[in-house]
Amino acid sequence: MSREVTPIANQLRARGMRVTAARHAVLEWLADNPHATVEHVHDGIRQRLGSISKQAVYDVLKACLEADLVQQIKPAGHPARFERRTGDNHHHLVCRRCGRIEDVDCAVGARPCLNPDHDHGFEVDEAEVMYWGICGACRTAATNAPEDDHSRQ
Amino acid sequence: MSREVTPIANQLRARGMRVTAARHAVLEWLADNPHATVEHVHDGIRQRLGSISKQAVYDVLKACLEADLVQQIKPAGHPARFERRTGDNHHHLVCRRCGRIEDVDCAVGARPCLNPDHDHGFEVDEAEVMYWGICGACRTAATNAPEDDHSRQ
DNA sequence: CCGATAAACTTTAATGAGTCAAGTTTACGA
DNA sequence: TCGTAAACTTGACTCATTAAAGTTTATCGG
Repeated sequence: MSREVTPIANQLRARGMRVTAARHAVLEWLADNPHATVEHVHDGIRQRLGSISKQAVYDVLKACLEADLVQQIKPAGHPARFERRTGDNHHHLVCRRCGRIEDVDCAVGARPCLNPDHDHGFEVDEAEVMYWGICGACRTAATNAPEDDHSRQ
Repeated sequence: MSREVTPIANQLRARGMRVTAARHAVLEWLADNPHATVEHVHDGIRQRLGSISKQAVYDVLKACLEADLVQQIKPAGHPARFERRTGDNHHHLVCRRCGRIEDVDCAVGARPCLNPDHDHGFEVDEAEVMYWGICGACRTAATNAPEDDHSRQ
C-alpha cells in the first residue's frame, strides 16, 4: 500500500506506530462514534474493511490506548467503551439500564475532588467521576417494552 | 433453630428478610472485613459455618445489596468488593495492581460534583468518585517480586 | 409443637467480556 | 525488493458472574 498521508496516519506515525488499514479505520470510525464498545467498533469498521477479526479490534484499541490516542471507560457491569477525546478531564454519565454514555464537563471545573483527604500510602494518579442514572430512552421504554438496548440512541 | 436476637438478626427482620446462618455469618464477617471480594467472604465464613457454596454467598450479598445492608464497589478490571458502610457518600481509593481498596471521605465534603452541568435527559441518582493509584505494598514489591496480590494487606 | 410452603441453599451448567498463544500476513526500513 | 518485526487471524481458554433445577429450612397458621 502506498504511504498514506491522512491526519490519522500522521498521528500514528508521530507515535512511531505502523499505519494499518485496521488502525486507520478504527480511529476514523471512532471519531464519528464516541463511546463505542468493541462490538460497536467491530461492526462499524467491518463495513469499510470487508472483514476484520474482533481480536484485531482489541489489539488496535489496546495499542491506541497505550499511545494515548483513545481513552477507555469501563462502567461496572457493562462492556468497556472507547472514545477519541483524551486528556481533558471530562467525566461520564452512564445509563444503568443500557450502558449508554454521555460526556459531562464537571460543574466544579478544574479537577474537583482530585486530592483525597488521606492517600493511605497510595500513589494516586487519577480521580474518576462517573454519574449513574437512567437515560431518556430507557425511561420511556420502561413503561412499554422493558429491557431493550437503547445504547446507540 | 431457636429464634436469634443478635443486632444482625434484627436488622434482617426489620427488612422482612429471613434470618439464616449464611446471612448472619456474611454480615458479621463483613463488618470486620470491609472491601472483601466474594472469594474473601466465602473463605472467611467457611471457617465458621463448616461449609457453604459460593453461589450462596452471591445470593446473600445480592439480597443484602437490595435491602441496603451492604454496598458494592466494582472497580474496572477487578472483581467486585463489598462493605457494610452504606449511604454516607464516601469514596474509594483503588490499587490498579492488586485491587486493594481504602475508604476516603471526599475533601470537598457534601457531595461535590453531584450535579453534572447537563444531564442529557438522564435521571441521575448517583455520582461515583474513584481514585486510582498504586498502593504502598505494590510499590515496594514492584522493585523486588512484581505481580503479587497484596490486597489483604 | 407440627406441618405446609415459599424462600434459601446446593450443585452443575452456561454466559459474556476479555486474554493468550501459535501461526500467517503485511508495513516499512535497509 | 527483501528481511524482519509488528500486526492480524483463528481458536482455545480464563474468570467473574448468572441461570436453572432440585433439595433443605425458616417461618407462619393452626
